[in-house]
Amino acid sequence: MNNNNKFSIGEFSEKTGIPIPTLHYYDEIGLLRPEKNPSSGHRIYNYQDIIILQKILSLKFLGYSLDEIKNLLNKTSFTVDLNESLSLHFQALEKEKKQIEQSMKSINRVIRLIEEEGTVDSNLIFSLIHGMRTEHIQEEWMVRHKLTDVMEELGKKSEEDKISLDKTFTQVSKEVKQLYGKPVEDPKVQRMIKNYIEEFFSFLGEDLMQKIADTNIEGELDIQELENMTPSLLTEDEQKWFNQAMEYHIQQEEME
Amino acid sequence: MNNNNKFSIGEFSEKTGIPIPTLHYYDEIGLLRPEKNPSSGHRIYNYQDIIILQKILSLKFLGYSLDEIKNLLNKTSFTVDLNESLSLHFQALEKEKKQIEQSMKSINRVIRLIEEEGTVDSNLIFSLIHGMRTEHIQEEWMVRHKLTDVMEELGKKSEEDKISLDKTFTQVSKEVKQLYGKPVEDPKVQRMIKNYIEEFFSFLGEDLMQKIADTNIEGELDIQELENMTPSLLTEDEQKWFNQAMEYHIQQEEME
DNA sequence: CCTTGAACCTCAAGTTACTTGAGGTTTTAT
DNA sequence: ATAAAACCTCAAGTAACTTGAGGTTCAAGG
Repeated sequence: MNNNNKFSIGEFSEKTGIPIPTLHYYDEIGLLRPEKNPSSGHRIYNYQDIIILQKILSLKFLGYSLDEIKNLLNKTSFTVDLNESLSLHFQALEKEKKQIEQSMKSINRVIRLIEEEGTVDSNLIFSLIHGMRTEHIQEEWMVRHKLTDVMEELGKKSEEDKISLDKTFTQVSKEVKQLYGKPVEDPKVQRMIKNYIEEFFSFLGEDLMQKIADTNIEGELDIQELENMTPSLLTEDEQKWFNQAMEYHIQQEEME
Repeated sequence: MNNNNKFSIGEFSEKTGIPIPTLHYYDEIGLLRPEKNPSSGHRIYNYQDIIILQKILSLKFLGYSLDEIKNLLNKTSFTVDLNESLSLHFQALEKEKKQIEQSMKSINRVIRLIEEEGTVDSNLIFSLIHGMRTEHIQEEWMVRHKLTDVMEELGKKSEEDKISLDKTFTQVSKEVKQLYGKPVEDPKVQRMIKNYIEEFFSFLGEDLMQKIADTNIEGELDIQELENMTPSLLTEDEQKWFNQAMEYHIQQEEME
């Protein structure tokens, strides 16, 4: 088919980069109907068809469905009607973009953690991702409890700082699992707790810690709710033991 | 079902925000199988199921398919194996993000154009989008013809400048369609041409224009190819007429 | 205890934008 | 003339749900 204005489906596919089955499909749904050789049934594409295909690809690029494209293709001019649909698409894309950025950050943190730790408890990973995924919910919660300044400060922390906090959490959860069962006053346990508190302090800074501590949380119930939906690093028992060790540590400090 | 550790599918759906049919579906494909009341067949979800669902959502957030998730769910720890797959996902997301950013820019330009012009010839829109969609191809073309510095300069132009160039193109194509048929030496026609050249000059700057003009393009064929794939603003005849008017204008200038 | 409406069940089919495959015909090159 | 390559149609598969029909179970009011 070497007339230079007519192409077989293979040549057309080659030229445009669109696979043959897809062209078949577009023909079938009436989106791009080339001429056909009446005896053999073979499709014959021409330059005009290239233009139409380019239009189709352009509209797909903007995010339209093939069905919408079928309707738009016949229009010779785009007016203010279109404007609205474009704006909608724009907003949808914006949202999608944010989603993707979040995901990329999350993945990055997980990658870094695995790289530096070798093996990581899957629950930690899940609670990490969960945290990022539901960042907006947490923010809302903070706003509700008038902790907007805390939120702002947290927002300023670099990704690096967050990663190093992730590492602390991994370490701690590993140690807890090792030390679990020992009496809470065991010096090893107390060292671990001390270490944990210090790291956390140095991340948040003293005044932020104070602010959080000062916040009297009325609706304890919804924290519980929230917690129930978060994959936890520790089993229920480990968590209890950890809390006891923490209590003990604070008491000791106060006695000094 | 008001035992506070067991939920009906409705309650569970409410709590997690996942629609009931989706939960049915997850049950069917074995992703999240809650207990069932053996006599009625009603599903009974508990807190553990919330955690599992959160894990599923987390992995979806990272971009895994439900099938992959099914396999990942049982793993208790994530090791370096996972690292590779995460990196892959990261790259995929990066690409997707770029795509979206491109689309957003395109839509923005189209919106602006429609806003300011009211009605726009659909071919203009298509050639605009086409241009953005195939930016990388054009870049490649420029690199091949050693026009990297031109490319760089173009990259520096602000979106605003590009939009105003879009407007020039619209205006010109409208005027061409109005004036088409008049002799090329008609003063109106020549004014239009002059105007067009000036606008184009002021966008590119004189030295860039010169560089482009100096480039001796060996492979004229592939320009032709490229052009055949671009929706054109003008019909073939209009384009010819425009080129003639342009020739005439340049001749006149040279005579002075 | 009965009824009634809401909530639940299963199973089948539809959705989007393709992709894959089987089985057969036409074209093209030698 | 023949064999390989390219093409055809029609059917079915894919992911991740959504929609719908037709029937059962639960919870509350009378």
